[in-house]
Amino acid sequence: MLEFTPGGADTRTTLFVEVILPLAISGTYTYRIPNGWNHQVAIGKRVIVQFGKNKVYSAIIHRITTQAPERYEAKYIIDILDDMPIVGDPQLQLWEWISSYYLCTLGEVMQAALPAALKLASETKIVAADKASADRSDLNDKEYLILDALDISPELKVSDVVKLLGQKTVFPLLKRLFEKGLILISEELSAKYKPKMKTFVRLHPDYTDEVGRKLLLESLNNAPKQQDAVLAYLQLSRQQEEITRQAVMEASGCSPAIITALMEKEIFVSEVRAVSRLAGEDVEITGEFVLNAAQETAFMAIKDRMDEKDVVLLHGVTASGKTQLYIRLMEEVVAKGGHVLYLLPEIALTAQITERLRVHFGNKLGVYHSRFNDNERAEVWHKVLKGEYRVVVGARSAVFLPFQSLGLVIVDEEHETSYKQFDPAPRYHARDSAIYLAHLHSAKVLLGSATPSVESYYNARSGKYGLVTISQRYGDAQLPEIITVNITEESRKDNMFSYFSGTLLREIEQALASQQQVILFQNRRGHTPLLQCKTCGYIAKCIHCDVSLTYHKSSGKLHCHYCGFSEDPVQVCPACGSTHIESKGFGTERVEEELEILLPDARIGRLDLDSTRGKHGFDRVLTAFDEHRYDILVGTQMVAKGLDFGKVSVIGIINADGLINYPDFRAYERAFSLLAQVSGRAGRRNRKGKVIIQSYAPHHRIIQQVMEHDYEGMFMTEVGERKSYHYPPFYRLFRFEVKHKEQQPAHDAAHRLAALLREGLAHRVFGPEVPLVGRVRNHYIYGILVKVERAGISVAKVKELMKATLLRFETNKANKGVRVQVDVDPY
DNA sequence: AGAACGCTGGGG
DNA sequence: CCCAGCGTTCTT
Repeated sequence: MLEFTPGGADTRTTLFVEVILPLAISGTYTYRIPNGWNHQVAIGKRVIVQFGKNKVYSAIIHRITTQAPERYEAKYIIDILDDMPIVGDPQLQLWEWISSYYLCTLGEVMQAALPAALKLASETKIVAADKASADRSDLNDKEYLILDALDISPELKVSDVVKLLGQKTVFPLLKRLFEKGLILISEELSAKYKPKMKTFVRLHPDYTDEVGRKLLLESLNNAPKQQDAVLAYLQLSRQQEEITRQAVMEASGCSPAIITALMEKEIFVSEVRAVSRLAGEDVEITGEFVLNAAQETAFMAIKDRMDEKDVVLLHGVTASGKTQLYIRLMEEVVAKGGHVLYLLPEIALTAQITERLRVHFGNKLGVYHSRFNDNERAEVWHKVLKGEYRVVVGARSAVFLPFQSLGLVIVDEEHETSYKQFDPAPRYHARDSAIYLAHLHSAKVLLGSATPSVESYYNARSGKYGLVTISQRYGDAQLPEIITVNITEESRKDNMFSYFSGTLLREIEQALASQQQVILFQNRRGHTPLLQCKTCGYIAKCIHCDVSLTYHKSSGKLHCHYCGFSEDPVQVCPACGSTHIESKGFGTERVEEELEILLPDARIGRLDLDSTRGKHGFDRVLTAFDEHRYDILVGTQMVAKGLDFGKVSVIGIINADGLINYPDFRAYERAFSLLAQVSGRAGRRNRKGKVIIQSYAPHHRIIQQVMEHDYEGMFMTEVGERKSYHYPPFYRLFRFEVKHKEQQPAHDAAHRLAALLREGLAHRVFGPEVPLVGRVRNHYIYGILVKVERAGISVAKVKELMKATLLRFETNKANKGVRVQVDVDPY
């Protein structure tokens, strides 16, 4: 279908291909197809091309033409990697849309889209030349060092030489060695994707019947180990069809030599085969359930709205059973032969949810997220390509999977800000990209959330999207009772115990006494976020960034949450020598520590970025809590992500003020959403839960709205504010970031850029301003915000203008060394 | 992205 | 004068 047939497949026509390289360069590059390969050329296949002097990359064919480039001689492609295209038309169209909408290159989109194992790049290898012909006279120290290293290891990478010599520039040196005939320099392209191979054993056909088996075992009477192995095999063969060599060894406890001996005697026959890394997909499909009345009504309403609108927003309170609705919808689409993409925020993609979907879709369900390794992701990619998966559940990057006929896209927790990629480019929003993707497939989109984003809800209310609401929790569960505690007052009454009010502590104790569980929420990780000298006011700061260092008890060190820098904590103030170091603020580690003192018998677990490292870290902590091996779970916003726990009756928000008071137009919306989502973890099934919100300002509008479960009220006030202060959904936002390693040049360049932008956009340009953190990784940052009204102005024109402005900015010599980044819809 | 080229400044 | 480092340019 994608095969190129130029005017009737003339094999003598010379073809050229425009390819996308996996690099941050604009435009495509044209290569020539060698004679005789014409019939293999197709859009979406990978080709190997040389780019620059030595480097070799795998690129994607984007266009095919018979027109030779005029200004240069095109190089030949080196190879065609694929028999079938690995990306289809819809994917390439999505790439182009992202590239133009988010102002980045196609190569950057390709980088984000393809799993690493499908992107090949060559690596320069240095090997020793044939020793006989080598002239080893008059070498300097460095050259000796390299040759010595080559005597020990047969090949070196350029980075090895850099490390060896302790200098950055090594190429001239290597070139000289090459010219002297002492080394060879080669470009090695290795296929990254390697199928996982396993050795299976089978009994030789002679021994498969009763008689043969008996004779065989008797014949092995004086080889007891071999007899054991055969017995183990027979045992295993009763439960499973295919038996690996490994399994026989493990079951019998014998060594590889025994298996080898049996193979030499032709008792065992072995076979090496590629197996899937995606184990545990073959699950019996058992998931039968009935929707309750509220769900049934919502289900019909969604289908109704989808008749008129391409996008429907499902606004369902926490624990209203949205997942079951999704499953029903997916089943319908799958039954009609369509494919489904089910997007979730990374953190919500737990074993819990995948298991739940697995019982409905068995091996027709694919899973795709960042905790999968490169090879596993490549396998998922291929299975989607072949159409083996009907449903794929995945995080942000799953929008790039090579779907051929999507019928439905579900974006769960659509308000989640982690759907937006911040760094590196492409800075795309997965929800918005998914809507475009669905449009390409003429598929429907369902956005789901208990606290929709203001812009999605606005779109639903204004009729652009369909809207369906469920206001009843599943199984008659009631919404939790929310109580606020005024920290100022409690302190005055001497009713605060460390960070916990008497009220909260009492509720925790009661919950534990009745075998219930508790979740405590503190949106800050680490132990102490700020260490300050009491005498002179010195603050421990990162040496690379303008942020205070956080003390982490688990590592015993101070850490920078921006660049990863860490150092030993200061005992003595480096500025004045005082030993009075004060800790200000507290994170999850500190909450956990204080709680251990107050409630020594409670079993406390912690759920934050630090306690969930590793492939299964997150699921490990969750499972432990689910199995009631912890009574209390202390965590950051991770605890809010759609987890179902039956025994949680009390939720404590240790300090709500930190969420509300920060300078961002979405701070209130996000605070509402987080507090509502966290509160929603309380009191599922039959018990009414309690939420205690501690705050210095409990009368704050947002806290009141959370208490009253008043999403609508929050939305109305927010929309009013957004309209009067020119924010989305009424205005589009663009954020420019200007970076330089020195402050003054960064400042000056930012002002020049703002001036250039004002030439075309006038009053729509704000700044430059120093952001909250003005220096990260030794680079000074200035931000420029552009607000463009949605009505009566063409986005495409605005973007053209911005592109042209950036080009003008970059060609000005005064701006050398300055890096500019654009973020479209920076929220 | 990465390699080549040209300029600069340090060490001898 | 040589060489490392840095910024700039170009790659099809």
